Amino acid sequence: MSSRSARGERVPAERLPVARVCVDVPLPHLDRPFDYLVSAADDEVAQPGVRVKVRFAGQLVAGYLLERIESSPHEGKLTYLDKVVSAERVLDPEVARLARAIADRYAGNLCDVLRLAVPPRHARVEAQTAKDAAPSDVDEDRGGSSPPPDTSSSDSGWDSYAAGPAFLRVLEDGRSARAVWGALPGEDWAARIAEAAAATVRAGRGVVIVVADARDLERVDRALGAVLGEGRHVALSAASGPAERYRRFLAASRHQVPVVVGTRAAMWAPVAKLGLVVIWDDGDDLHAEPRAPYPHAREVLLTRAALADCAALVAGHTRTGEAQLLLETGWAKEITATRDVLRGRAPSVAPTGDDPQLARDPGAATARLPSLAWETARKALQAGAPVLVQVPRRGYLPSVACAECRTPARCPHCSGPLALAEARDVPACRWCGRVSAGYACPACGGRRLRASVTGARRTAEELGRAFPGVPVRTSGRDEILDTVPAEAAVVVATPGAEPHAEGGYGAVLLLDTWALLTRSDLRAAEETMRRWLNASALARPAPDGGRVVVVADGSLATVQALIRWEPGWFAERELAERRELGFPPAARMASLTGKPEAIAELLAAARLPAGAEVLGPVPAEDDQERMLVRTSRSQAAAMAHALHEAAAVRSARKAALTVRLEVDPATIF
DNA sequence: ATAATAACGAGA
DNA sequence: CTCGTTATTATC
Repeated sequence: MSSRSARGERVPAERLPVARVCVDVPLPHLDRPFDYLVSAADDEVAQPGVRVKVRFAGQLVAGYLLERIESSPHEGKLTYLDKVVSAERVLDPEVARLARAIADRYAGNLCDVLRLAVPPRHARVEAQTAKDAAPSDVDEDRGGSSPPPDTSSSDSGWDSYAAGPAFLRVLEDGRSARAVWGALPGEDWAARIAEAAAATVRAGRGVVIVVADARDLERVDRALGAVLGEGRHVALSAASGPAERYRRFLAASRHQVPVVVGTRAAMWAPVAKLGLVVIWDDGDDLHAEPRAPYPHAREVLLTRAALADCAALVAGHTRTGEAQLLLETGWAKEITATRDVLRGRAPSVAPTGDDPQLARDPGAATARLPSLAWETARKALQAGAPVLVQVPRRGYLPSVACAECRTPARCPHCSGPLALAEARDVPACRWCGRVSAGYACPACGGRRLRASVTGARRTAEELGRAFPGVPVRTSGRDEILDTVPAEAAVVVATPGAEPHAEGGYGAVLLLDTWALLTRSDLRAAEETMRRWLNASALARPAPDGGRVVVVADGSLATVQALIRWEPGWFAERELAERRELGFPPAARMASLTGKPEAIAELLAAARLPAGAEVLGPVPAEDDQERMLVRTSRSQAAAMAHALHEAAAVRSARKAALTVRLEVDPATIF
């Protein structure tokens, strides 16, 4: 395996003696392959995709062998690969192409993307499992997987959706369709995804499924086991630890399993003959990678589908602006239930004002529970059904609103949103940072502000008093309940931590919604919609008594969309509005964060496409600032290229001050 | 990080 | 003009 023969004795391999290597050096101006000689001794193992060590600028660095070529265009003399770390081809060619495309899209470096795409090596795992895999089996299995037990797709749950059966048929035929799927409330979505995966596998193609968190992962994992049988898939997540994680990655990489499901990092999983990529709940912010170049799982999977020419399924109870754009551009087709199917499955939803007067209603035993909410919960409990109460997370800093009239509090200087910093009682502007000590509401003159969210535990205590004798349970960040039995109980949960109830909840109460709705974020409305729909989807259908009460003004579009269960209508509106304002995904944005002079330097070097707008600056943490660059979607690639190139100029000059470059930044203001 | 190379400056 | 030292720059 090692090339270390006597020094100076090395001779180049006879065929394809040059290796193109991506070195693990995260500098933008070095973001290109470098050529090395392959010694005759390394000829066998030095295959595309293996990890290598090379001497680069005097030091030994890690890298990946991208390809073997006949001769190098490089003028100078080539040095030999220092060594081939292992013969394991961990970088699949399809993934390598994807990684390059994603680096380009996000103005990042290939080596940064590869750090996300290939898990750290675990030598012992590699050695142990190499024995288990009979080499002939592995090669037989490359792509051509033996068909799993034929579970006919004709009577599947996809029949409830107009275009559902057709989509499965396309997968079964090994063709590529792209769809945005709005799952029905109460849908066993994990089972539907497993069915789609099985159909793809029957066509002899592979599947990659990405979910947001460990709980969703477990559901899909179980569903896949039920549909595909033993050993046909692996679940990838950080939770399983480095050794186990690498073992499973190798199972996929060696094409021993046709289906991979996992959280974010699984979007890079190599599988043979990729036929389908799936993302569930693409609006969940866990799908955004927090490490450079900050790619989003949805974008990675869609790019992957385009490059590999495979099917794609963007799924969730809600529909994001990005998914709506896929439909409007005709890139994907809609899979939605008809209105009459929906009527039989959706809970009935009623709004109730969040007026402080209402809260003093004598029927409500707690000040935070309007009487309709209390009434609805009481009825469900009496019928022996569990009740879900969704409250926003504590520490989730909403913008501040007037305590009397609920008008969002805005900065008197710049109209930015006011917020209360942790453990502070004086509101400060999130845009300009000015403190507003003597704030008075412009609408009603009120001087009191409302901001802090009552935590799940406090809410649970209050509700315990409101419904004496009923068990109250909480599910939140530190302790997440998976399921609750079908019996009278109050379950207080924060968004994303709602347990499933056997048979569904009799009632779902959405409380403290003003905290979600008054957020200053561009995605506040969309995120609110997502959280409401995800919680409401756990309720029983209206014909079985399922009720949802949302404590918010019924005239709001978000509330209307929930009442009518029309995530599509909402997404359409949302996208139209963003188009109007020139916000993503209608336009493409990039943010530059750093010291003002560093940002100025980068922008001066950037040859931005015509029509690019530069917005800002906005103050950011520790005397840094933030600028935004905006272009049309058609100019997005040119903008990313220009910014990467400008970053390369600065890194080549060894510029001391760094600028954080983010394409599609998670937050805009 | 380091090595090759360009630039520079002092003394023959 | 050469030699030795120091910035510069490219990194196969």
